[in-house]
Amino acid sequence: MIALVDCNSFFCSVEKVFHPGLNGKPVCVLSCNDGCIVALTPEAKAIGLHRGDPIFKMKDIVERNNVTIFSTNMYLYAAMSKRVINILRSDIHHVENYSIDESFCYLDGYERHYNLTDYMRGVVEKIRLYTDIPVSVGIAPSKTLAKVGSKFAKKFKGYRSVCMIDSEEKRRKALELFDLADVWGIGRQTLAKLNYYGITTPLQFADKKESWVKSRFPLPTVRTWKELNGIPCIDTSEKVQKQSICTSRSFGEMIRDFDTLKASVSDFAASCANKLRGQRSAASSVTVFILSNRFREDLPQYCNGTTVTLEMPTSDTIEITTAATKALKAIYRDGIHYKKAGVILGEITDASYIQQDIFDRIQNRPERNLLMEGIDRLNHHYGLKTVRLAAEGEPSLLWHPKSEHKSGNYLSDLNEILTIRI
DNA sequence: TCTGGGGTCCTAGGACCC
DNA sequence: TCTGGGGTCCTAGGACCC
Repeated sequence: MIALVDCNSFFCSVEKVFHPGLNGKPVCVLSCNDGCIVALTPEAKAIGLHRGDPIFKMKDIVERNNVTIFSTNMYLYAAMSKRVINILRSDIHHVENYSIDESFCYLDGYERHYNLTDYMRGVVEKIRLYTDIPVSVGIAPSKTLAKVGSKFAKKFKGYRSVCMIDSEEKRRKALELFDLADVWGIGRQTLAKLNYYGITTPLQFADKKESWVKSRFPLPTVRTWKELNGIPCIDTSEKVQKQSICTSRSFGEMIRDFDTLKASVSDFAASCANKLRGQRSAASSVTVFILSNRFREDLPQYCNGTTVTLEMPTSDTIEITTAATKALKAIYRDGIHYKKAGVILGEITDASYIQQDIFDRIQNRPERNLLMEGIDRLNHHYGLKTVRLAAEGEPSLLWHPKSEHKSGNYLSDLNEILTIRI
């Protein structure tokens, strides 16, 4: 059996740990730039807010209901996520961390010594006690069914945070009641297609013949069908190295001139290179893309991207930034109000197996690698961007995302640790 | 005025081969 | 007038996830 452990309204729950007065109140966490709602509590859902709503359009509801708003604080959420995962790993041998707020736990063998539901309830209690984060658990023979279970556990108090689907009867009952649109792996397009064939519940889908599904749907949907029938076939094992690394941002204010855009793109390139070295990889391709503001119909629209291929895989910030600037020059058009830009590194390989090039134009690679190591160490110790390329621009001149409701770095900065007055 | 960011996998169709 | 058959590889774009 597989258990899915899912943190409830994770970002909001983290904020609530440090603002306990908010229990039972509507809370939202926003995307970068204080743009859209990315996480919200059930109380916020109940008054008509949704994930993805642009917050400026929701001003009325927010003010009328006294909704508490937080800007995104990923460092804080990541730190808390790590704590939750550590507790899971201390109680379960095989844990697969799937996302910042979800982990799959493989419970093979545990059933010989424990009642699985009780065991997982113990884990839930431990997480609550140590971190104050509420979690829901679904237990089932496949990951997709475990996800279904966890949603039931979240929705109905009677399950006491853990819902196990361990019999044919329970499986059918669960799939009959579950919303087809909420099934893991079924998105908008697949839902529409299923509806077209008259399928409106997960049970109707699961009861179709395999040949029927195979002849009409792509492989991922066939896998979902199998999983709904209790046959595990979705692999979520963590990839050692990412195959692509991206840094992109929407700008708070639109950018028109090349130099400012170049500084941003250099900044993104440096961030990508840093992530790349963090996983000990090298990349051979650098893609840059730029977009105008699609919501401004009164302005000329433009979006473009291009890829520069490097002669040798590298993780050198200087090389990657140079390539990114070259790519940007190729696609930049004058007279456009740019709203968003990004850098993507591709063709990623292990840094320790790079094929050397006898005609390599950079003759001092070992020294350059040492330089990068030095920069990374300084930045790790003294804070991000303490040392950076001049091309990335003066930090004071560089555009900063809007972040008006950010809580402190309570778990990663001694200066911002909570003060408690008694 | 203000509308997120970062990934993976799959597939159809094009380009090419004999 | 009529214009084959069988492959491989690559890539852009789609669909999905959080």
